[in-house]
Amino acid sequence: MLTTLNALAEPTRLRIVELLRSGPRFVGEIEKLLVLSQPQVSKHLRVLREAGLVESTVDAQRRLYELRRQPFQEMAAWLEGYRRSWEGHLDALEAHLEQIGDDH
Amino acid sequence: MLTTLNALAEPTRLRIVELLRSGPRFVGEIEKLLVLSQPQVSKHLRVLREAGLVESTVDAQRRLYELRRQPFQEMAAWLEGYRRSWEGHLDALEAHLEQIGDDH
DNA sequence: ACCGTATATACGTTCTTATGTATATTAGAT
DNA sequence: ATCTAATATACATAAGAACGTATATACGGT
Repeated sequence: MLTTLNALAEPTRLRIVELLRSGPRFVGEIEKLLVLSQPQVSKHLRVLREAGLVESTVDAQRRLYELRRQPFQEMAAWLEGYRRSWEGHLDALEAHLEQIGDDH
Repeated sequence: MLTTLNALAEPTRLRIVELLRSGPRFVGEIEKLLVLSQPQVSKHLRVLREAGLVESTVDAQRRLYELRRQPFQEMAAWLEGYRRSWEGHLDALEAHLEQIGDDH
């Protein structure tokens, strides 16, 4: 979870991810559409790749990058845990009192 | 979204958030349970507070911190957009082709 | 009024990370 | 074989953020 969050918590990388949401892109496309330097794109894609957020396929000299579903599903599942903590109708204060015991 | 992700993308802060998932806590409780220095806790709580992830209520000299629902709901909604991109049955490649036009 | 407790802030230092520039690598075309 | 296009990497630099130590602030109890 941390590596996923970390990869997304950078403005340029989040922009790249949001762009890839519309479909796979070549490095050069990302570079032009987001007005970034080429090494900048490659570097960020590397971080995203190592975090498992994107994967690339080779097409001649070009590489097509696309999002991977898994980390997004995992984030959703993680958030689901928080949602349940709340929709369980005990609000945060009640949960706290419950946790430290009734005798308080 | 960026500020939320940024606040969560730090190991100590994520630990604090995960702890608060079980209910509100005083600063001193967080300090002891997670074995952190007091200023460290205050600083991270400030970041979380300014990102809207937690809010505090005063109890004498102590401050009770608890999670706010909104940013988590927003993250879930954001992820929902990704899920729809995929469950819409066009896989990533199809979406790409669709985007650049049928005449390709 | 004074003291202790709880939390926040200031400041300096260190570490991490993003960026730019230059260069390496890989593949296709000629 | 050479040249060009596309992408990745290396290295130096700069900017941001986390941490520790010290100090300030606020509040209750005595």
